[in-house]
Amino acid sequence: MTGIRLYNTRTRTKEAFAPLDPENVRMYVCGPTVYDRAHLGNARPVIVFDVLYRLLRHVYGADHVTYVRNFTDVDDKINARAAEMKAAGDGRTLTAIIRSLTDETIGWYHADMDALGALRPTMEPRATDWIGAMIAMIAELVARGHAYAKEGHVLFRVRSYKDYGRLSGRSVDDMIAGARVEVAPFKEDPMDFVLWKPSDADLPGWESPWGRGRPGWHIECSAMAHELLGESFDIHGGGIDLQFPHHENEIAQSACAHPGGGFAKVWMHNEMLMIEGRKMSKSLGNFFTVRDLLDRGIPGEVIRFVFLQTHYSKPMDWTEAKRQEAEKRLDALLPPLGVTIELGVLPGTAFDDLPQGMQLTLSDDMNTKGAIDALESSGALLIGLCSGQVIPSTPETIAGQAKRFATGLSALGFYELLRMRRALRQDARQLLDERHLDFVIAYELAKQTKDFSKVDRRRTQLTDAGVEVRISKDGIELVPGPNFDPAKLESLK
RNA sequence: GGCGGGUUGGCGGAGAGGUUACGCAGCGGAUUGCAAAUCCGUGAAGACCGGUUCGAUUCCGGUACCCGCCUCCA
Repeated sequence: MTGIRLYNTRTRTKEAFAPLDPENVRMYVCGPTVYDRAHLGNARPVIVFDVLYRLLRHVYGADHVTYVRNFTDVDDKINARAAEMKAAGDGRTLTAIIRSLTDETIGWYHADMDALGALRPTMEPRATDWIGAMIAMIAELVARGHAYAKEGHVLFRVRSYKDYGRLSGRSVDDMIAGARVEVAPFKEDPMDFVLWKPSDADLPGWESPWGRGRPGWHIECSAMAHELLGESFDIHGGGIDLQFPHHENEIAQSACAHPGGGFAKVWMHNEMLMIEGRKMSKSLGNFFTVRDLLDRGIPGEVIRFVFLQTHYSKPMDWTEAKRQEAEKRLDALLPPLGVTIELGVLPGTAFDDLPQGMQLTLSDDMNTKGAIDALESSGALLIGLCSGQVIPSTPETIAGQAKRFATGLSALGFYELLRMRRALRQDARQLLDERHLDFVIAYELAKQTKDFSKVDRRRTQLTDAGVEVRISKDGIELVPGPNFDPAKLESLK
């Protein structure tokens, strides 16, 4: 079996991945703060680590991988949003507003990420369900001298952890030199960060040894990872922007609270997303959510395909040209998918069920771009075998090749999405059947009268509705294209 | 200012110290009432300067430019 190699931000090298316990491979990924719809950038870690999750399941078995991704449902942005709603006349208590706001946002998040074909993680803890664990961890840090309480706050004493800054490659002194933050008077040292902060009556709060308050952001992930995955686990993932300070602080908290544990062995960071060459931001007017794209008729598989075309460690640019290319290349995967369906072949679960090229590329630090290329080759080979144009060099049966291809689709998260895409196309074909006869008659007539104006007009209408009109000596075909619009078709009469 | 990442053909984007990446687009041909689609074929690259080497797009150094983080943004 080919071993997986992953780039570890902590060591800055590509390493052979060896799980602490192959019976239970454990991964933690920082999830969203649930105050609004997920924007397109939020989708990147979801898709990247979904592919890793699928790969690990193939290698170690679906029941031997634990994937935890949290929901941060206590946060000042959420509080601010809730306060806005209350000010706007919402009669409920602040706590009730916050709860329904975060419930609703989590529902949106699930719907949007499902549409991108991401598997749900094994566990999705909500921060507010683990406040007790956070308080216990903070108390442990205070007891060990790594944290101190002052004016209702509890702060982490950064100078007490000698390895602080190792993950992000910064020294504490450099950071202070470049710091632009004004220092709160209750801090012993400018670098110290908040573990717990006081809440007044208007804010959500929990009773603690330091008074009523709420947790700081960083402690959430440390506490939940510890509770659900233990003192040591295999992989910790997230966006590169979280490397500092969030992940640095997580490491400091966890290492100091549990000196015996190693916390995460491998740190993985996905690079950022850009839109048409520029950073996505509200001020540039190029900010949009996953739902915006889906509503514009760009299906999840297209978004996924575009994302996987770029290695996770590189900045990724979302462009219209890539979207169109993705539509086209996904359509080319439908015929081989059709073969697997007609043969009744389903994706396999073993790593060896994957096409050879995908085994190599995916194992090599998740080269999803190379894996897509290998998937396309696999599909082309399947079609070649079916048509008899390719003579298998090995005694591989068509069914065997079909299984490889189906497994490949599944490993990249395309299998279910493309089945739906195919079904939509078939529905569309049925819609087109009646048009088809009309068109054939008009065409035959035109050939005799040499008056093609009517046919041309009809063809233009069909094309506008997203239908490809294919005329060849074998006959006439009406095929729904990527921009197929059934409503527009209906309106033609 | 500090730290980190990047720069490959029109676009996207890999691997490998010396042999065709690949995909999309383009171009040529077949086909066609004209197109589209399809099939066949095809040109095109490695930011800049220097070093190592018989030989570098691939290794090393420098320069330029781009991007991110240093502000509880994935």
